[in-house]
Amino acid sequence: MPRRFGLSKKERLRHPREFQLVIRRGERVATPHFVLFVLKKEDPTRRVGISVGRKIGKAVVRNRMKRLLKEAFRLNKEKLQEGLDLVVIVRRTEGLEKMEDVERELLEGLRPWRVA
RNA sequence: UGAGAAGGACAGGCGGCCGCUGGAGGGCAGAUGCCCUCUGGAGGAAAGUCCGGGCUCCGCAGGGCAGGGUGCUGGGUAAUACCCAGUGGGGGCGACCCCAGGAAAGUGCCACAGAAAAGAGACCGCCGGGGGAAACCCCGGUAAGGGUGAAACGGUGAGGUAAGAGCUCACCGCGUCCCCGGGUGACCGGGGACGGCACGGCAAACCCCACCCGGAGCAAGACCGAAUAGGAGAGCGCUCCCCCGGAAGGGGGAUAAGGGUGGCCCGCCCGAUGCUCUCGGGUCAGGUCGCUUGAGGCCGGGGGAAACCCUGGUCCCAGAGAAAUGGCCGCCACGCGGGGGACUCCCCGCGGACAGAACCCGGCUUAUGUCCUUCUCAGGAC
RNA sequence: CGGGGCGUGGCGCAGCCUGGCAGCGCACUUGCCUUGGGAGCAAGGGGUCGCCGGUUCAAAUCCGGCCGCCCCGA
Repeated sequence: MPRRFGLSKKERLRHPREFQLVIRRGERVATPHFVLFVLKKEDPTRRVGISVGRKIGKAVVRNRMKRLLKEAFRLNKEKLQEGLDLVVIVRRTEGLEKMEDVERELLEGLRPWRVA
């Protein structure tokens, strides 16, 4: 029985090559605050990588954004199809203080890959 | 009560569920893994990277020049530009705060204004003499007065004089030197001699003096594995000696070209089918270690005026790597707003700053919420 | 981690080393010229010199400390 809500290193993109691959080959979807890249692949895991550039804010702001996005992915990954890599690039953070805001916007952007 | 001055403390708490990550133990698989339990998991600034060290490497870092830094005195320290205590000067009614080598080594600068901006001089003026009818002009003396400026070559009084002037004198101020006393010292107190005053400001201008500084930085550095290439061009140099050996050859030494030693010079070191430069190609932002026990925290005892030091006991207290410390909820405190009820209670809503470790420490600086202590001044009441 | 540069009218820049007046081009306003516009000519307005302290009689300039932007090297 695999964990349903965990998010270990296995489910995260950890190398620049993986980020580059998803961004170059994946499908691109833009939302008000994010740019999402999704790449289908063979093995059934769902992995995520989050990128918050230096222009977004100070370290506290960037870390906060990453944590909220990680949490949103962790709680909702079961709703997605199997076998895909996701990269989230944060464009700006204005008006995104609450967890529920992040969750809603992420799910909205990932609508095409949700399980029926 | 208001306005201030100095210093200190904390960084909401408890619980539940879902997660992340380091360590220990156990289980499954036994090949990298997976699961369970216990336990640890951001800061006072983790920040800026402005100083100082530790640590690591660099062909041990020696001398001189250059360069950079610091700058009252004494102490503390691994070290400092930091800290403590003191000295002198300045600011403030005060609590307190701020500043700090040398301008009688040299060079330079001091706009405008002003006669003159640093060792020279005189615009107006004052005085004397001469000329002229007069206005005034010429020569000489003078630096008290006027005016300018941020700054004008001591101040007051008296004598003196044609008018004046430290020109002379008294007092005050100033400088240099000497003596006595106190202090480790910066310096302080007292006395004397000399100088009529020659010593304007700026060294965050060049500079002088004293002291300090080798260079890089955990992407340091060590190990393991994988991959690519054993390339092209240019420059310089291809010498001598010794040992082993029958020889092929091997070993050692001295040099050359050239290179290294932060820059330059010396010195030192490396250096023979060699060295250097350029081009081209390749390489994983691979893994493990470094990596957290340290000038360490806490509780005592002792020394010291303090910073701090000595000493006994006790504790182990973050170690990631697209980078862990998060999300949701409840309750209790706290603040603010509103309402009810009324004299200290209930309900609802909102809010909790600055900010996230990246090799580790000691400081500095900057950002920031709340609370506390001591002190000063002003007003009022008793 | 280490190093360098920039910040001055609306825009692009000089002035900073060697302290004293903030200047140049474009743009803007007004007038002339033109039938009108452009061009040209002549006048004119506009700057907390990124911010806060300090040195100095005097700071865009010198010295500290902050802030923002940009660029290198490992």
